[in-house]
Amino acid sequence: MMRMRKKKDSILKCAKKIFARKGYDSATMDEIALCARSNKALIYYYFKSKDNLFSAVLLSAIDEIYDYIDGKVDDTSEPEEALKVYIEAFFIQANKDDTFIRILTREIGSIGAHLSDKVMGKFLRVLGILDGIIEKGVRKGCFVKKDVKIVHFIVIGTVSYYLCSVPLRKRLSKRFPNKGYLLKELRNVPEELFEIVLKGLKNNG
Amino acid sequence: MMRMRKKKDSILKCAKKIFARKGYDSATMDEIALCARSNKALIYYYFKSKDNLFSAVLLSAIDEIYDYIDGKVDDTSEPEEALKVYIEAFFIQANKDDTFIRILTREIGSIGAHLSDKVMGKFLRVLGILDGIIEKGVRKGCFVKKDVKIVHFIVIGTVSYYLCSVPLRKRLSKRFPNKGYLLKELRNVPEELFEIVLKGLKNNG
Amino acid sequence: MMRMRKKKDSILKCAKKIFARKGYDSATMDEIALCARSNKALIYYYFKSKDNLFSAVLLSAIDEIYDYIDGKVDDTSEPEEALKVYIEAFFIQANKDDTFIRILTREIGSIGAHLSDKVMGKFLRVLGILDGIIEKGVRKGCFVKKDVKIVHFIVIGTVSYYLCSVPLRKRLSKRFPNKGYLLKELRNVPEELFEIVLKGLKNNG
Amino acid sequence: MMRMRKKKDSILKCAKKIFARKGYDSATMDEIALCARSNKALIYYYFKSKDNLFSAVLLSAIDEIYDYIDGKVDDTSEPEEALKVYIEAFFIQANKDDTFIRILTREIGSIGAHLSDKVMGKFLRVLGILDGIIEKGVRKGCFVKKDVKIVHFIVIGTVSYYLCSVPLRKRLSKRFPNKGYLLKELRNVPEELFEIVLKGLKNNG
DNA sequence: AATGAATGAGACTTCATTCAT
DNA sequence: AATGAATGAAGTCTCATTCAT
Repeated sequence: MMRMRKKKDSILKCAKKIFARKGYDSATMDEIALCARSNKALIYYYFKSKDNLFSAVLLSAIDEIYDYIDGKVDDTSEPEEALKVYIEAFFIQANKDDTFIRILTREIGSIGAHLSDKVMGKFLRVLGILDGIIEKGVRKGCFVKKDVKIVHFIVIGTVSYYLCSVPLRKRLSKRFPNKGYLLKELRNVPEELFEIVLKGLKNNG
Repeated sequence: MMRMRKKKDSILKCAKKIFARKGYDSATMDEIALCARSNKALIYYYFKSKDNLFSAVLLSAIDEIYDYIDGKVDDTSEPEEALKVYIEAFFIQANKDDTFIRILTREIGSIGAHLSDKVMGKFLRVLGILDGIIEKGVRKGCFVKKDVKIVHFIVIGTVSYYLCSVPLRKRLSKRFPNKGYLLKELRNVPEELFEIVLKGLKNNG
Repeated sequence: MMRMRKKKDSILKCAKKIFARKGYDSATMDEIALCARSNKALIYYYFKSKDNLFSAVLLSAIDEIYDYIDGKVDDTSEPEEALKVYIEAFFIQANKDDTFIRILTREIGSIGAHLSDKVMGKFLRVLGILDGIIEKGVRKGCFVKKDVKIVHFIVIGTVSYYLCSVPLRKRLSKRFPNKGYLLKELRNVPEELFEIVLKGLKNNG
Repeated sequence: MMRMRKKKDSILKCAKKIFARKGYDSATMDEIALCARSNKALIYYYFKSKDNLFSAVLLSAIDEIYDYIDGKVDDTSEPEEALKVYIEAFFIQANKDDTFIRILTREIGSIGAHLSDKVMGKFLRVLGILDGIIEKGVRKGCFVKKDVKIVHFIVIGTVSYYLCSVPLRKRLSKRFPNKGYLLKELRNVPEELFEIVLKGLKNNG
């Protein structure tokens, strides 16, 4: 009773790791079973299908990131402050566990073939928080009135691209040491990003 | 003579389309052969392996985008102007043919498992142009001195994320019509992006 | 006390239904457990194996049909009357519960791979009654002397084929409405069958 | 070129044998490939799926039986003669190659889950010939007017049951030698069957 | 009596690749 | 240059069965 679902959790955890690393198609159930030291059939016992397992992984990853951001962003705070917090929270959480952004990035590259409605719905909630912040800022007059929807793409796109590309950049620096300056890790990415975006949004005069 | 290699070109074109849409793993040689109305063995005759075909596709896609951008960006122009041209060129070309950004996006999600050295080298050239512009701007004093490498991630990340997600956003609008405001297509993406980035970079002291 | 083994009975009943509908190989223990609202392991607790469960189902189905026919056919009656009763009883019982003829039909198609000795022995008893009737008729002189064993095949074969094909004929009528006349349900099948067989057997000289 | 499709034919032949012996579910692609000395993937190359292979087998088996019967039955002959020929032809052909009746028998037991529309359509043609004969007989007055559709079930049911049960009866005789008299092979089955049916149908008034 | 968890074998199917012509 | 045939490895999934409680 105490160790109930130990294996189930282990499967989910391994699936998360492997799906994040390889994507839906390249990940194999064999590999996941091996990693979880479980029988392959047990995965089907708990999750019914690869699709389902993938959804379960994504849902839990989205929930995690949503809960984290939602916990950090204070509804009552000023839009500027809230935007800063959102960017930081999104970055920190995605940096800690890249499952969500990796899968999202790849799925977006693939027209989202494997994203279920449920997953997409939850994903929209994560974006919704950011959207709420910007809208509030525009209403309150602290942000420019222009089409600010692009901020969403800047924030998510930049953070995803930056974090996902870490391993690739490492590989590149080794192969092309003379181009290392192009590939260095950056400091304070969320802060820098926030500053640029804020300047761009600010209604200065 | 001119029309020689008609089949080879057709294969390359189809491979491009299918790899872009589905990614390396999900694309199958059968599908490519079918689309190119060619025999599967012929693909091997011309390209030796799937890996090789994928590289050929990527190389040609990168070459295209590089040539286009390189043709637009004038070395002698001011950094501000050059940045604007770069963003526009990258956007327009990627919008016309999403092969490169789709594959790039997915590969970045996957730690770049399928990117050969040759492909990565060429990719660095595309980034190099942008880097040159920024560096020049910093040297000339028109851009802030702070760590401006992030601009690269903002430009590539935002454009890729925006363009790649078009089909997904369409699907989402259908499934979640009440959230359509979150998903609308934007106007003048390159212009908006440029303005925000420029404001952020500008040395307005 | 009476209600003891409620679950066991439920399992047997569901197994009967499912084996009849799908046959040995296509029926799954999962499906049976689901239908019986029981745990799969419980089936093994009661019946030891799929084979065993199948045998149990068959034995009970045969017993039912045997008891029914045996109860109707009167040893003392005339062969003609007895034959009529046999056909009717066989038909009525098989029509009420097609488990036996469905499984029999399929097993005969498959060389009887799943029929245990015990099952086959009981099956012979069902046939034995019919055989006894015919033999008595021949002995008494009311039936032709020729090789009348074929009557057995006519009776069992016709009834099985007619009853088992009911669902298929329904499907066919929907797909091929213009051939409906070929597929209509018949009235008084046992009576018609009896008349033809009797005419054929009768010693009318 | 001369030995083109040798393997394809071999696959079809083996599939026929194995499907006939074991039925759709119990037959495995591995077994078929082994028997045909072919690679399993080759079966899919030619037939796309197990379902398809099964249909191909059935279609060819039905065609064979249809062509044989159609070749024997003469449209111009008297209904009585035609009926005799039909029964004989059906019996002889089914005796030579039991693929069709075995599969049919089992599928009828299983509600015809694996029978495609095309297969069912062809099967109706085989029955159609018999139906035509009887109808003509009724029209011409040589057969009784009563519902004679049952003749179809008698003919097909009896022959199928008799022929399919041959191996089972053999097994039974070994296990139950004292009941051998019940299980002996019959002589002149088609003739006996014809005589009984004819008597039953004849308009002897 | 009853159950959730676990397993190994095997089924269908796909796919990149090669061979012979 | 071009093609149909052939292959081996691997992938997803199912299923009868057993174990521990």
